[in-house]
Amino acid sequence: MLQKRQVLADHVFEAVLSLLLDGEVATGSALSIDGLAKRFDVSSTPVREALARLESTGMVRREALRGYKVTAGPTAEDVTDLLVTRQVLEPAMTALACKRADDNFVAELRAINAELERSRHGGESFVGYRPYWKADELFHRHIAEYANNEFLLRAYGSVEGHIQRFRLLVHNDEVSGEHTIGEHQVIINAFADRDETAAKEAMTAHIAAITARAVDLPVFNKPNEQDSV
Amino acid sequence: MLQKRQVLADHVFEAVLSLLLDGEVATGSALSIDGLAKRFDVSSTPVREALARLESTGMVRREALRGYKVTAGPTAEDVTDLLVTRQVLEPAMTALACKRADDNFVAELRAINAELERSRHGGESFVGYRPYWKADELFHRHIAEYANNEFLLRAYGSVEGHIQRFRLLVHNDEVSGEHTIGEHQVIINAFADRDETAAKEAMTAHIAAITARAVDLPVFNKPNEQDSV
DNA sequence: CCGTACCAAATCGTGTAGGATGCAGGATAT
DNA sequence: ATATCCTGCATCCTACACGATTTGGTACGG
Repeated sequence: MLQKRQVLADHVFEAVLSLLLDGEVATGSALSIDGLAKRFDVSSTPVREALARLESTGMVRREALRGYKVTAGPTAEDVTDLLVTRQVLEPAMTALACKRADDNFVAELRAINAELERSRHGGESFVGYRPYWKADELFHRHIAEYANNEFLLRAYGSVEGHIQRFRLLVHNDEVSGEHTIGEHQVIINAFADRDETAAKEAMTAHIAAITARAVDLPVFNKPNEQDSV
Repeated sequence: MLQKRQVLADHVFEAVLSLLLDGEVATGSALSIDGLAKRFDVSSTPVREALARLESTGMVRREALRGYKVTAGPTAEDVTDLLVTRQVLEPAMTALACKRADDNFVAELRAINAELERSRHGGESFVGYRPYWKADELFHRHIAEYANNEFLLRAYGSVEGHIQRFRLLVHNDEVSGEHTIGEHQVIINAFADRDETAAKEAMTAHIAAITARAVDLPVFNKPNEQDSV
């Protein structure tokens, strides 16, 4: 029984989100309302509300009278489209964030990147990779929030879950981690210099580098058989 | 009752959304679950599901154990932030759409702009303005969809409701309508020429013009007293 | 006489339980 | 082999119970 003093629907939302983000449920599989209700020992109403919220994130899809299903794994085209979207949003937000950057903000970014470095060697295991994801996600989200634009943040948030799912595809990769940390460093340095143009270009370069590394992903090399009629 | 009806929650969602987009409920006012349930003659469950979905659009806000409220009317800062966001998203999507543009697409845009011209003289009344909004919204959405990027479209969709609410502030304005139609025409011509750069710049100019016209809005001139503790 | 703190009842959000409806898959008959 | 019916099951909705919040009134203190 989940008994923290908050609303049950919030906990179910978080719990299901963790299931999805940690890849503990197969893509495309059905999410039964009653099943989740029993799993978390609540009734169906909170589950229903949580799933309705999750639908807006695109992580699950709903068919009327047929229930919810986990969104199918991304195709090569999806990965490309997602990175194009990041290329549209994040450099713009980086430039805005740089306008407001102060020493404290730069210090926070350095701390996050240090955490990234520390957790990079977490390792071989799947769960050990989790702190690395979280740190990477936090780095980008911190900049997004600092841009101080409610609507840009909303737009970013609408694809943030998919970015996280993309990270699952990459798994642990020592080389990729090394590049990521270095690229982040360039961005941080631009923030430290209050150089808006440099910061924007550094973020653009970072995402371009992610894109370049993405072509090694399995979805780009294997013909994907997960498309069903 | 039409057989088209799928699930009650969908209808409640549409109904409440219309209430919000048509400005039939005051900004900041409370949305009672039971009240809406009685109003649409359903029970509370479909209403709750509809409101949970609406929350993700930002049109309503939820406080745990305190219910839902219509999001407060935009401040001057909100309007500025929203237009900055459009400036980030829409030119990029316009460029992508231009890559795929064919004669049929251009014809459809011309038809939408013709509808805009036709409904511009609808008039003085409030409801007569509705076809004008819908045509303007459709013009931008049509381009957004044609960009053929699921995630960019999702990001655009996450702020689309707010754009629509912004249109409510403008009310009917003959001069503004004339400018809008002309600016759309420039965009369409660029599409017809398959000139990606020109299309992108035309969209940028269009949103910049909207921004310039926005400074005449009441929220920029009156101290807004709608912020309550 | 006015302001403040406290208390009580109404109100509304939240969660549970149960029943009705519609979909999916398999068996049977043609 | 195709079509039809039937059974199991999950979704969807309603009705009710609980608990938290808010509000209006009252009493106390200044």
